Amino acid sequence: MTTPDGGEKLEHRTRRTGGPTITQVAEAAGVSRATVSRVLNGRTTVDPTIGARVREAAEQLQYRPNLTARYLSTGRTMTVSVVIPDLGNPMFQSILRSLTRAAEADGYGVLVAEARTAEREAAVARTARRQCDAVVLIAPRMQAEALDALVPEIAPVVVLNRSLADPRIASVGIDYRNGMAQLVQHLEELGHRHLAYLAGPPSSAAHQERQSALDGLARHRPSLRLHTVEGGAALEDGHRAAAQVLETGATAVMAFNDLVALGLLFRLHQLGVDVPGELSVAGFDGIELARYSVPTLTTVDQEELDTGAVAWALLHRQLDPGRSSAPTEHAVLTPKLLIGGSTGPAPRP
Amino acid sequence: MTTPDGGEKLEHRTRRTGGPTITQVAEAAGVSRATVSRVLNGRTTVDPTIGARVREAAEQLQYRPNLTARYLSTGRTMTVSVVIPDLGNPMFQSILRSLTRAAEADGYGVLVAEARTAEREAAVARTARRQCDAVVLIAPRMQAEALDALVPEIAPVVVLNRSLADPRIASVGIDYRNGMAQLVQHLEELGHRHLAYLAGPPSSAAHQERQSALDGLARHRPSLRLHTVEGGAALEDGHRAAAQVLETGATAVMAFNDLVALGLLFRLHQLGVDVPGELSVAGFDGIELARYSVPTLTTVDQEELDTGAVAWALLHRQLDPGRSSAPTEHAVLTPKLLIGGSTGPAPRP
DNA sequence: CTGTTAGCGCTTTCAA
DNA sequence: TTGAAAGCGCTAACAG
Repeated sequence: MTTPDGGEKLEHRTRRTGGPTITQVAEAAGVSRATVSRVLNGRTTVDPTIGARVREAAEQLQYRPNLTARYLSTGRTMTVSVVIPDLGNPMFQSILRSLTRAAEADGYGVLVAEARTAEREAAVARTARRQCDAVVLIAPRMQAEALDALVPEIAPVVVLNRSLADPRIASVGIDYRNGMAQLVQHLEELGHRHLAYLAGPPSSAAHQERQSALDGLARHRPSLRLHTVEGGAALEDGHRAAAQVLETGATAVMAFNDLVALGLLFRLHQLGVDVPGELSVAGFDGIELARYSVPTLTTVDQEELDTGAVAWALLHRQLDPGRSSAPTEHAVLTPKLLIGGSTGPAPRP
Repeated sequence: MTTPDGGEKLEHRTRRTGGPTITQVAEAAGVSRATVSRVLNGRTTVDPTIGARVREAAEQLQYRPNLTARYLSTGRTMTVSVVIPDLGNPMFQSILRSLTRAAEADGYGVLVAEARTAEREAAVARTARRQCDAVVLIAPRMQAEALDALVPEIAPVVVLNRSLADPRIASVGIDYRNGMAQLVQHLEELGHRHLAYLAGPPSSAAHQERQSALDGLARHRPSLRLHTVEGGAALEDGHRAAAQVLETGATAVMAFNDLVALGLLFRLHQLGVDVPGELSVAGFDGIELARYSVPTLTTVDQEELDTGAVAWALLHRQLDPGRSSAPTEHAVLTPKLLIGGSTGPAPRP
């Protein structure tokens, strides 16, 4: 398609992916490709007359730069990936949204990769990293050692809700311990002395932290009894565990997350158990639906925290040093107790 | 970094994005880059000895091909984008998941782009298309004309839940009319003669179709009265509309979707309205939560339909003709009525 | 301020 | 079967 003699590079008319190339715009405007690139990216000053001519040609040809080519040339994709365990969990959606908005505002796109199973988290993260400049990693189920090994490999990265061996890796944590303390205190004030924890997936770091937070709290309060019941992270896990929760004889149950709490709430209703009359129920996360359940759910609200935006700030300063101004590489956010009807009298409409 | 004399191309040791390049693997294995490429992509036959040597070198250097470079060279990204209106709606999540799984099985990645507002749908779709090979478009709120104009521009594309002027554009539709008919018939059999439709967003094509389906059904049933109440697509829309729904005096209300129905259900409970005793409530979509509400929601279940996988099949045959074997370019799926407690006696546990 | 010249890292004819 | 060479479309020094 091109002639062997060097001078005729400008000759080819089509590109494989369709649409005009920068070369054709250059031809049409009677300038070099470099000039076209300059006016369209506007880094350096360009003669206004020529600028107009180029823009017109581009407009007329409906020119759309090939991003892949740009990426290869610049070495940056202006895209980051976010690895999340489960698209179906509203908690992760909210992080995803705030992250996406923040990144977009800085000209970055966001790729979503769902790991789905615990085993896939590392592989998905590696794959995701290859097509972008950085990754936001939410991998609650990966082993600590595997995580520490993975993280330098996929840097730049910001890790959510995990503690890392290497302090140079950016991270944003949620103070679950504090959240749990707020919740337990609330339940104590309501007179509960026998609590149950409806646990999350055993491999989940979030679960482990919450569990150990509870254990710690119980240790300092001799009057408190604490039972643990096996659960999970989804609606059906809460549904399934209802009988076992009742068997503990606890007067209040704290579910691993809101979804589990909602599943439990539903089952308790089916069984004719009055909530909060006979049993108080609390969730964790603060998803929107917690405000629409019957009764409304008492929960530890981390949805308001804008975790995604914080994560982006930490990542952005690694990508464009100087442009962003986050002061630290590690953020710790503290969630806030949200009191619903599931642990006390239902609020009047 | 490279010497001016032509023969020394192999000399550079680093790449901007970090990690070894194919050139370094070639050096290490003592072969040409072409050979490395062949070995690693395995299209043609390669001497087994040399193959082993290359693989070893690649392994040893931890070589990871730069996907951007490959894309530029091949002209294909092996990635498709899906444009969805709202990541927070479980209905779209389920499409996203089945699509992602199906695409992954064929070696394609999926990019997620959330439009969020009606106005952004077209722009987001155009942007999304630029970094990938095709798009799955879910744009319920775009004007028909705008959609018809957009679609050829971003082809290959498969459009969900919209009718198009151009029959050559692949699409998968859901037979809302049929779904509505099933629902109305169910309500009629329960004795309802006065129905209310709690409408979706006015610009939503899904809403318009459901509305017109209902109008058509009412026209053929003189005994039926049908009221329409303004609503929306989210939990709070259902919550807000409760009073107006009650004012219509209808004995059964069909909400635009499950989220709206759940919001309504919650508000009705707050107001002390017995469901289904005083008012029956139905949703649309069949999200998982509909099975966990109190009472459980009667709804038109399209979550079971695997819409995402069907969409992928239609797209795949455009991308890799011959490899896929979908028989048609247009699919129409029929949802199934799911009967819950919100329109009749609650099922026993 | 503009054009020329080199690549970015990979795949892919085309000869050998 | 292998290597040389060209080129995907774009950006970025470097002269002029």
